[in-house]
Amino acid sequence: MTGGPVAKITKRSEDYSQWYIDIVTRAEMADYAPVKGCMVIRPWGYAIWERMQRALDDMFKDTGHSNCYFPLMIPQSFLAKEAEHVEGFAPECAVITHGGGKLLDEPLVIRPTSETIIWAMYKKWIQSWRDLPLLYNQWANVVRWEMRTRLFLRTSEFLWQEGHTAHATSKEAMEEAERILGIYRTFSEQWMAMPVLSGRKSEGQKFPGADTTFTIEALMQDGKVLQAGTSHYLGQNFAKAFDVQFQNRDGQLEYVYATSWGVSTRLVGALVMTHSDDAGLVLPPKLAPVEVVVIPILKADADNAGILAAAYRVAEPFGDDVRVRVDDRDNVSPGWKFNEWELKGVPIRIEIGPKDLEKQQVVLVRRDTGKKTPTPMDAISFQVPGVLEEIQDGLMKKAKERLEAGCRAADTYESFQKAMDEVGGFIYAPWCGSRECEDRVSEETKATIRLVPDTAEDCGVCMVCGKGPAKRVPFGRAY
RNA sequence: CGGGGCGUAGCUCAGCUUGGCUAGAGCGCUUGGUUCGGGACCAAGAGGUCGGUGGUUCAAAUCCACUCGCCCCGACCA
Repeated sequence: MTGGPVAKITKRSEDYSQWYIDIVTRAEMADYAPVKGCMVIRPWGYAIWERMQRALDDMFKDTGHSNCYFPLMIPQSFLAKEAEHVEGFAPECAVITHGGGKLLDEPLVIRPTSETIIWAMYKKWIQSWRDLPLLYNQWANVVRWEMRTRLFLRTSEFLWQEGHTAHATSKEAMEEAERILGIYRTFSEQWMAMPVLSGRKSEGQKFPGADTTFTIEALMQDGKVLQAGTSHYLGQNFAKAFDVQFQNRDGQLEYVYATSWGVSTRLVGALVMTHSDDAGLVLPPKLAPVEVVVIPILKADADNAGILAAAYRVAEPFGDDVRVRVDDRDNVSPGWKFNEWELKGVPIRIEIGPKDLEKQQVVLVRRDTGKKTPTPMDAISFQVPGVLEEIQDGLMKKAKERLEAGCRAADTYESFQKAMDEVGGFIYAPWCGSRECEDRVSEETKATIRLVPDTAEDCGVCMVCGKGPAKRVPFGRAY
C-alpha cells in the first residue's frame, strides 16, 4: 500500500470529536465495520492493544493471577440471579434465541461481562478455604448494545480483560480490589504516560452488583473526563446469588468474597485523546509498535546503495531492545513518509541522506517536540534509548500539568456550573453524600461525581442542599 | 428513541432545483519513465447495476412513494 491519507486531519480547535475520528481512521488504527456500532481494529491499533496487553498481563501474572477462558454465551437465567446485576445489564444484552435453525429452550445472552457464568463455575470449584483465593483473569470480547458508539471509547463489541477473584475474607478481597487499582494506576502512568485520579465511585456510579467500585479517571484534552479502568469489591453478592460457600478453618460454612476488575480497548482511545496533536497520533515509546523509523533519502545523483546500507546499519544494533523499522519504500517520497509516520505517532524518526552520509551523521527527529538533532552515526544507537525515555517522561509531564491545571475547586453551585461550562475538567465541589444531590447535579449539568477520594476533606456544606457535613469530590463531564 | 447529515468509482465529492446524447472531477490504483532533505511530475490505462424496491414518463442519478443502511449531536453506558 502506497496510498492512504492525503487530506489533513481536522484541527482540535475546530472540532475535537472529528479530530479524534480523523486520527483513529487515518492512522489506520480502526475502521467502521459493516455492523452498526462495531469497528474493525486494524493492525496499527491492534499492535498498540497488544503492547498494552503484554504489560498488563505481566503485572497480573506477577501478582499471582492466572489466565483462563469462559464461554461467550451465557444462559439468560444466570444473569437474573443477581438483582442489581440483571437490572444494570439486561437492557444492553444481545440475546440469541435460535441455534441450528431451532428455537432454543432457553435464550443465551452474549456476555456483557462474565461474573455470572464464572460464579456458576466457582460453585463447582470452591469447597474449602484451601481452594482460596482463586485469582483468575480472562482476555475476551464482550458485547453491550450501546445506543451511542464512538471508535474505541464505546463500541457494541469491545476487547478487554476481566479479572474475577474469590477470597476467604472480606479484608483479603478488598485488598485485592485495591491492589488491582494500583496496577491500573501504575500502568496508566508508567506505560500510557496518562496521569489519573483514583478512588471509589459514589453509590450512584458503582458497578451493578458491587459493594464498592474503585476507578481511575483521566482527563482528555477537550476537558471531558474518561473512566479508564475499574476494580470492584463485590462482597458476597455473587457468592450468595450462585450459592458459593466454603468451609473455613473453624469448620463453618461461609460465603466467598469476590472481586472483579477490567480495562478495555477504550484505553487505546484514551491514549489518542491524551497525547495526540493536530499532526496526528503521538505514542508514548513504551506502547509504540514502532519506536524508531529510519528513512533513507535517495537521490538520482547520490550513492543510493550506500545510503540504504547505512540505513540498515543504523537500525541493526538496536536488536530486540528498540522496535525499529527501516522505511525503504521507493514509491513514496521522503516528505510523504515523514507525514505518514507522524500521523501514526512513531516517537523517533531518523533521516539519512547524502549530506548525512558525507558527514557520517543522521538527523534524529522527535515526534513530541518536532526537534531535529544531527547525531553522529556511531553514537545513534547509544543515544536513542535515552531519547525514548525523555519522550516517555516528557509526555507524562505534559499530561500531568494538564491534569493539574484541569483540577479546580468550586464552593457554590453557581460557580460550579460556571466552571463546568467554561473549562470542564475535574471540578472539586462540596457534596453531602446524598443520592438526591448527586442526581440533581447530573440532571442539571450533565456532570457526574467521578470518584470519592480516600483523602476527601470535610469542607462545610453541600453546594446543592446546603447541608453538612460535606466532602470535596471531583465532578466531570464524561465520555 | 429524539435532532441533524449522508448514500453516485477504493476515498472525498460534483451533477439532482429546471428529467434528455457515451455519468464526471480530484486523490488513490496499474504500467512505463523522470524524481525523492516536509504529502513530486509526465504519459498511457483499469475501475460505476448512481443504497434498494415500486411508480410517473418516449426517456429517471435527477420527479413521487415506500424502504434499507451508515455517520454526527443528545438521553443510557466500560
